[in-house]
Amino acid sequence: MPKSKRLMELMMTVNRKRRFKVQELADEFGVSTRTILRDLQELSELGVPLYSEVGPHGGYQVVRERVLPPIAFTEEEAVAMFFAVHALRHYSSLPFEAESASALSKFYLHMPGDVRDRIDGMKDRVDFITPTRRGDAPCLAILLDAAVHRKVLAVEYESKEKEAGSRRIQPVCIYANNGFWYCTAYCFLRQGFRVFRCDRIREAAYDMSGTEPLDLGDVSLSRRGAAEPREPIRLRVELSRSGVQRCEAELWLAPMLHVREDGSGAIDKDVSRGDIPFYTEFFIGLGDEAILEGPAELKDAIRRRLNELLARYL
Amino acid sequence: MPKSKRLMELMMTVNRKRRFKVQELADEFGVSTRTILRDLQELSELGVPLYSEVGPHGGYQVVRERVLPPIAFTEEEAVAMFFAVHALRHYSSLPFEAESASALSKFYLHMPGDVRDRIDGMKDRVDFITPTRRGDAPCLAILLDAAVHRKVLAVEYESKEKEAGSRRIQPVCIYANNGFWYCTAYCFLRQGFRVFRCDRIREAAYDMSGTEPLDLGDVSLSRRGAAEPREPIRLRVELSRSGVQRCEAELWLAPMLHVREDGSGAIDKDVSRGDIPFYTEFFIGLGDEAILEGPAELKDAIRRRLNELLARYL
DNA sequence: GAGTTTATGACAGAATGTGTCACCATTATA
DNA sequence: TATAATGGTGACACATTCTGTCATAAACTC
Repeated sequence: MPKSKRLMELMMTVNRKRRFKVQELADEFGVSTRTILRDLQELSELGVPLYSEVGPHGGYQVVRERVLPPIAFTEEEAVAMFFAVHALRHYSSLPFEAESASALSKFYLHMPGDVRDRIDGMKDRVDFITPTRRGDAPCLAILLDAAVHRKVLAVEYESKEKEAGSRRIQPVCIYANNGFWYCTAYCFLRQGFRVFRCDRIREAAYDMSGTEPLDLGDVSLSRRGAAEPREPIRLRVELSRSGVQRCEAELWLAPMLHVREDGSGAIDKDVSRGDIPFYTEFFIGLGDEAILEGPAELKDAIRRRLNELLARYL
Repeated sequence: MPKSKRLMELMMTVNRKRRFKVQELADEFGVSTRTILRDLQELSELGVPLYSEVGPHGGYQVVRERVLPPIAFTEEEAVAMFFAVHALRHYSSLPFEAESASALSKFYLHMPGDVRDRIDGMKDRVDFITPTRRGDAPCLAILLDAAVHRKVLAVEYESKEKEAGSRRIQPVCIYANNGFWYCTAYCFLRQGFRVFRCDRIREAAYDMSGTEPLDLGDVSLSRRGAAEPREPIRLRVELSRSGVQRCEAELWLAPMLHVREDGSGAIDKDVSRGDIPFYTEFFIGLGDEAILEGPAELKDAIRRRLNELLARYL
């Protein structure tokens, strides 16, 4: 086997078995231990972080982070990846440590000069914006780990209402939306699934009280939302052009929106009666851009609400 | 020079100069043409897409997309990059073609089995959510190109008010926010900078009328927003705990927010008089969570607005 | 047809890689 | 304290691979 190939395979092998002895590899590759030692030194020079200990039970280890076999990307792929990772800088917290920054600089440094120039030209001209929030979420990593390995966590959570309280949860998934990190989890306190905002989780630790984790195998990111409305009532609204554009920006509304040729639109869908307080606020916000045709119940609610507000501003 | 190093440098060189002749490289590396030929064949086998033509004016070319020198990432870096690129799938349009998908699969395929398992375990449990919108923006690539190379475009734009109209613009930058792509550009029609929503740009083509591009060198992403308020008036608001949380979610508001120990908060900042209509809507939306203390002008505006709305719902 | 350029094979000599051996250092454990 | 396990290094002869040279071919331009 040519040396170059052996080195590649050696790198793979070494990454797979994080601990190994020289003799082991020598047998595996059919070369002498001296050769393996020389090869390992070369790998080391190439950046694989090897560490060795002498003596019985000693041996080699791939220390810290393992290095993955090098991947060759095309220029376009590299550019796309660069900006994807670049977008992560908007997040003050990430479930991975600071690795995205190092990946970015690694990318940048490895590019031939002209590709680097191209990226430089684009860097100030393309962006994926995410609102930057103040509070960071220090416990993303542990939440993610718990979600992956089905562990129960004891957390201190500051909910909307209360100051702070401790509860046991079993995370299902975490996701970033609009600059905040959320974690859907089974809450043993409330006996059901809840969404927690991660920056309000003050502390998180693996639960030691022996609470049995649930089998949440089929619950995951893909199963959010989309419930049938309960106690349906008919919502009918006429929208101006601007009204349509403002509704399009509302994610939850977009699916029920009917847009006409001329840009105006309408909503005509069953919604839950329980959501009336929510719609009340929303249609007050839309102002002149929406003409509410029904239900009367919602109209009443809006009228009452407007009067209440008016009273506050006298 | 050891062969392995020569091959690496050869790959770089070959990628830099997309066209070259064997003799050229032989001189550059101080080896014979025969050796270079053998090396090029090896590069070829390693995946570099080389193409050669014999005869005068012939020579070698790197065909299709060039392959960048392989980069070795650590496991954590790779995972972070995987999810960064994974997040791009929420965008129906991107300024780069389908490269993010191929980058993703390349990543996935090159991972040793256990890292792949790790990613599989996390794939359904972490996400960066971006609202998915209907309209895609077909002209992102040309907008970006125009921004980078300072070109003037002739576009068909459907603005909020009008059906559609053609105008000449010179893009400055493009950015994705909340699921929409926007393009800030100098508009030769309006003689000033405007923000265009890219999915409303029906058509875009390089301008042929000979409009002279402007030198927008110093205008870029970094200089958005942050203007001093004109005609400042003092905005003073008292916020409940929930009020604070809702304000934190508003990007433009977060910097002026003062949060107290107990979770409640206040706003006390100069704002532009011209923004009163905007604040009117906003504080109506906040309802009971905010107590507006001033200015009187804004209170009046809110009262008037509430009365108008009430009239619509009688 | 003359000139340019890639393509391939053969082979000797040069360069590099490999195995063996000798020896050292460190450490766990009997 | 002795012993065995383990990595680390240098020297040197031997093996293998790599490289240059040469011959030859084929494709193409002018």
